[in-house]
Amino acid sequence: MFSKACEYGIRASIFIAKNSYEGQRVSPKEISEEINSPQAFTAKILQALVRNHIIKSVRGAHGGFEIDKDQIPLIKLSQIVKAIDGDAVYSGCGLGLSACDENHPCPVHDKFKDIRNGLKQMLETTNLEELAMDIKLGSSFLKT
Amino acid sequence: MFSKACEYGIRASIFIAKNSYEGQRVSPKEISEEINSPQAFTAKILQALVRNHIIKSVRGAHGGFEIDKDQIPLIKLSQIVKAIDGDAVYSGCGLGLSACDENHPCPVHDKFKDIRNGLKQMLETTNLEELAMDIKLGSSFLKT
DNA sequence: TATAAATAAGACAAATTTATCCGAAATAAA
DNA sequence: TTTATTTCGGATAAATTTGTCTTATTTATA
Repeated sequence: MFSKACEYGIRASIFIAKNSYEGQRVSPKEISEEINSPQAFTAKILQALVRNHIIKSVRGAHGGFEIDKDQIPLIKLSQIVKAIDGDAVYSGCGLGLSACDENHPCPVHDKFKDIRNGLKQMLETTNLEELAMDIKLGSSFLKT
Repeated sequence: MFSKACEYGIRASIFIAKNSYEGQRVSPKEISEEINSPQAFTAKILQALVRNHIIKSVRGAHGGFEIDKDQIPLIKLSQIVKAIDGDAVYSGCGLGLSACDENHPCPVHDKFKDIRNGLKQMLETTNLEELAMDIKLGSSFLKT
């Protein structure tokens, strides 16, 4: 469904959000340990999220990654997915046709549209706040 | 969503089904031309479908690929996807956790379950007959 | 039985994704 | 201003997926 990079990016964002609520900046090392991901690769993905203004980075001593508390409820999963995987999930044809639309549909165009719309809806109505809260409450997990 | 191999596999199966209704066996060359896919790679995928008893191959002169007419309505998309991509689409965690279930859910476990169930339902209720018919009627397309 | 026409199978190559490494740049604090 | 700490960015490597090529095997037919 999503690339590894995107999976790491979402998990990292949730962890950063949780820590930001507690006023803590976190490093790529902490993040990759907590979400069980390769550190250097995760750092790369974090940079993409910074460039897309989804998370903030602070360089130098006592630096790290964080998200403005008041931004956390406003950040939707869809933004993270778009920043890392682009909009293939949104616009791509289920059977890989380069030109597939209502006028020239692939054989599963309509059936896929429903699935895709459901996914889209889910990604656009899920924000970092609720996901971070579940982690904090121990009702969901970021690794193993 | 699916791998390239799986996309080619589904498109190829639909084309073979359509031709089987017309009593025609088809070659990898014809198939790849009609579905716009790399020939040798497509041939590889066809072999996997043969091994999984989804399509039939006949070697030698006047050979080619076909599907028993009476099997076409019974072959579901889910079988093709499973034969090529395995059951990652069915069982994999949306965020890539190796152990993710009701007792130890990832942050989007429940939300993903709905999407996945929708996809599953669609794949299990869509058969090759309806897809081949749409192609035959010109209401859907296998390339560009 | 010889030949031509097909699929089967495995080795190999290219492209993409995933992952690592290292030096540069920035920042806080001594 | 120096030093320690930290992110940034680019080069590189490993793994996976996608794609090609060549030879073997099978089969119909002359």
